[in-house]
Amino acid sequence: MELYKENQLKIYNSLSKSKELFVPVTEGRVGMYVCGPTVYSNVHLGNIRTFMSFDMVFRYLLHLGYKVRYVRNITDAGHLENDADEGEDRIAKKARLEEIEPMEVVQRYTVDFHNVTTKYNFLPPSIEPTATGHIVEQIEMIKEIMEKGMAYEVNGSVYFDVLKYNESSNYGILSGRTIEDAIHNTRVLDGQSDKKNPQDFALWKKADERHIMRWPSPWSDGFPGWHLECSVMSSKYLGEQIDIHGGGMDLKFPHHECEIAQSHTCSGVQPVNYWMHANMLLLNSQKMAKSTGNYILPEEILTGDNSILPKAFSAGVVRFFNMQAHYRSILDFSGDALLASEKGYNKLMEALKMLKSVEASKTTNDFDVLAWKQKCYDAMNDDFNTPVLIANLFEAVKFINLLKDKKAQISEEDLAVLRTTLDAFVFDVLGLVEEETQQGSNKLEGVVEMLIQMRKEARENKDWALSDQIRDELASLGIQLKDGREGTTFSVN
RNA sequence: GACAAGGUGGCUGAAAGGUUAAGGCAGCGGACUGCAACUCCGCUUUUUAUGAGUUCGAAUCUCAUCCUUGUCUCCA
Repeated sequence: MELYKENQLKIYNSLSKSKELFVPVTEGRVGMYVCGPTVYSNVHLGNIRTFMSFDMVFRYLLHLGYKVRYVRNITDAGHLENDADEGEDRIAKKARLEEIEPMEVVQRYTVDFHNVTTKYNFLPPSIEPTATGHIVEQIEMIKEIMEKGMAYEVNGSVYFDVLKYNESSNYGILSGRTIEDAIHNTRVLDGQSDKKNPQDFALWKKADERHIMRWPSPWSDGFPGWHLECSVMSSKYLGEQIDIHGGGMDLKFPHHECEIAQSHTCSGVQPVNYWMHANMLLLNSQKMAKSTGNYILPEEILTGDNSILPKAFSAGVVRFFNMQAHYRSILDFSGDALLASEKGYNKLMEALKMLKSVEASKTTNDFDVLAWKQKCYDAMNDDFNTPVLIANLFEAVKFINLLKDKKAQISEEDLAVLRTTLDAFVFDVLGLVEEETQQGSNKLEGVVEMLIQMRKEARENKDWALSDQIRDELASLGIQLKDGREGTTFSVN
């Protein structure tokens, strides 16, 4: 029997602001859409937290036995800029500055994004559609919205008529904003005089002569509005009603609100059953911003090539750090926090290795494996509560250490359950990876073994100076010697 | 200004009305060690931003104040 049949998964729905029992449209199948990155620069660390959260969601759904179609788009058509370059596409702007083709920028940063997701052990989505690959469908959707009378054309651009939509539907259903609020609190921007109302948003923008990225349409040579691609691609690949739609908290308004308006206009139904929003990531208790230098790239964490963190951290540690917080909480990223996570992560991994060599006894004492397993599922079923899951995992760690010291026993049956459950949660669900025991090449190993032997002899002669010299100099090369009862081992950092 | 999410120990971060407020890190003590490091065991800390209210009972509900973060038309 599939695990989902015996697990009551609850998901916090941003739409209802409450936890709801998860019931997919089609039994056993889940359609999930997550707003992907804009590939006009390196992927932001905050994006990584969001995508990592949904990677975990994806993984848990798979673990429960659902057949999941996970769609995460690539925004490569670019966005309008809001400042002096009104009407200019971000990607086009970047391209001009760097004197390369727009699609060259897109290609470069798409590759960068995929490199990062691979290094951080993300499962690839089922479909990763691009906005530029769906211009035709976007034009078709604009036509449909116009036919329904919810959009109008001005000077080659098409805008969504928010006020009209709000007469029969609820614009603000997700964000809690009302049209009245919007009217009173909208900045007046230059160059948007084409709109009937400042709340209206663009479905199609006519490109000016400087704009490089452009496509023909019934209205003008131009480009689609930003919100449109997600409506188009989610309905194309997942249908009119999708189970889960995710994204960062900052996309709730206007992006997701506009998506609802567009899709609802076309289909007449609520397009998304469960809206999930991942919270923001702070860096040293401050928001991340390139301008202030409070900024770090996902890549720089791994290499240690940055001025924010004391050292390099592995992707596994970063993942563990992220999973120690709930996805709906603001998380504060810092060197201290990562150092703490690294220790905890190593402790967990060490215990897992230990478990491999544990031998079963006739009975289990001091640990109820089945009850513990249930607690792990309960945590995940409660809106993907990974921090509580991890707290539970450490209960098992403690028990494993007792087993290692022969202070506790475990039956064969329980041992099998413990192993499969830990493997499932640690590797399949949390997506943590066993650090490669990078003992280096055989040659390095031989050299280090030789030094260990020399040190052993020195120690036997009570030549502490030589013994410590070998230890310290190896340590400064990143090779740590570990003296144990059964001799000395080493690890490469 | 409006809307949204928050403010929990030295740090990080769970718990969302009910006996002792998870877990990780740090700290302290111990085992191991030539001394350390690594590893393991044990222990310690918070009364939950502030003030008031509701309740038999509140971190959890209400109100006010202060503070943080996000959004406000195209940045996850």
